[in-house]
Amino acid sequence: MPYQVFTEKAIALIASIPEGRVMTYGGIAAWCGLPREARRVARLLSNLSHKHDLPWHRVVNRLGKISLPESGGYELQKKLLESEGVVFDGSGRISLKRYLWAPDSSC
DNA sequence: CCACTGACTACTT
DNA sequence: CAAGTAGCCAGTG
Repeated sequence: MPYQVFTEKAIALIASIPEGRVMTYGGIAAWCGLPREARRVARLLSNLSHKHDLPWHRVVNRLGKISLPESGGYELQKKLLESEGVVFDGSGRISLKRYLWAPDSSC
């Protein structure tokens, strides 16, 4: 799968995440056929979130934690998720068991 | 072209 | 899933 195709798919997938749900970097990459490309998903968000109006805040790491540093938008993401009904525990973590989401249609 | 870096993950303590 | 280590891949200088 060409790089650009993956990029388009990943963007579409992220854009399709419903409110109150989250996905992991690796999960997005894997769903698009490239399980090792978690970092590429991260890079996409970093590069395109300001252009594509994507719900980047619905993407967290595999532990259900926000990967951004406090100086990089951590608080913003947390607020956005909380405003959608996502609850954080004492460690700034969310329950992937409850909030992790996967699309039902194929790619 | 080589080395470093990063919104990551998997495997071991 | 806490902390350390290694693998991955593309962007950057």
